[in-house]
Amino acid sequence: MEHNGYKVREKGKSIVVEGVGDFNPVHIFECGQCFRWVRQDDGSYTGVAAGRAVNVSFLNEKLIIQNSTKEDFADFWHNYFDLGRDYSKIKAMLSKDDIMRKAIEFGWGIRLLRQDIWETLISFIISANNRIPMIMKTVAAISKVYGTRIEFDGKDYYSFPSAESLRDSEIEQLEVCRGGFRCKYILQTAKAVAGGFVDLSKLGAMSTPDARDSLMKLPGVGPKVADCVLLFSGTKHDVFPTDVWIKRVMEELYFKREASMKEIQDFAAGYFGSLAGIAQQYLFYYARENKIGSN
DNA sequence: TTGCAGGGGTCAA
DNA sequence: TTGACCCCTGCA
Repeated sequence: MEHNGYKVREKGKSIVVEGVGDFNPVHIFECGQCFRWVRQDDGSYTGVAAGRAVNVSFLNEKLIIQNSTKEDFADFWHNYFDLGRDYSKIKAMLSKDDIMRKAIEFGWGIRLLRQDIWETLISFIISANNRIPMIMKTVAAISKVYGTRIEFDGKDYYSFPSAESLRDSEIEQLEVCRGGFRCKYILQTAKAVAGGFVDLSKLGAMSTPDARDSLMKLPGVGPKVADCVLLFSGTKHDVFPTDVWIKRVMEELYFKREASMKEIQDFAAGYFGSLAGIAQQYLFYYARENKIGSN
């Protein structure tokens, strides 16, 4: 495993990691890639990933993960936070113009999480024509109804349920989670994944266009959702999820005119290449936080 | 207080 | 290519 020169030590039930760079919990958890991390009063974030409930903070150049161990860190969190990747190098490569330099300066601590692809798939089906607080509520509700309870710090958290757990649900029960018209897509997708119609674990070995097409066979998954699933699960980094925010920022800052989805995607592929997805996150966070393009 | 537009897209016609 | 769509929030 690549180590990147950081040092991990245990301190009670927490681990403290020194030497991690390019890491800012606010940037990471609020750049739109995840829906399971909740900001606490002290600025830290508590969340659930792969059945683990932890609290994450970054203070005095130290990454602190409460409710973890060195083994757990090596086995899971290192990969989850993409710590084997040198973001300083990536940022230098992406700093091709003033727009990207500004966006990177603004969201300097973004890292692309490597989230469970099944959870990412359902989360982004829910994201269609929806708002972030609502998406978070629905994902939390699904976890509470169908997932497994995890106790942490005197509170109850819930793992995200497997496809098998969701497959046998009645649509009425799923609708309790307030997913609206997306509930039928969730149920059908759970049946398709649990039944092996689409093997999510095989997407990484496929070409990006093939992986995209495979995901788009699933109900509720169009081009934007497919790209988000590939990017935020760490499966493919050369996609450029193009939602309304990205469309606005690209039109306003790069094209200086209206542009079609295809034009934007083609431009991103040519200009950012294999790092297009990471560029997208810096641009998205910059655009949304600064309301660029919203009149 | 009530009413209405619109949101990190997708689907169907 | 265009409108409907669950649900909720913000704002007349």
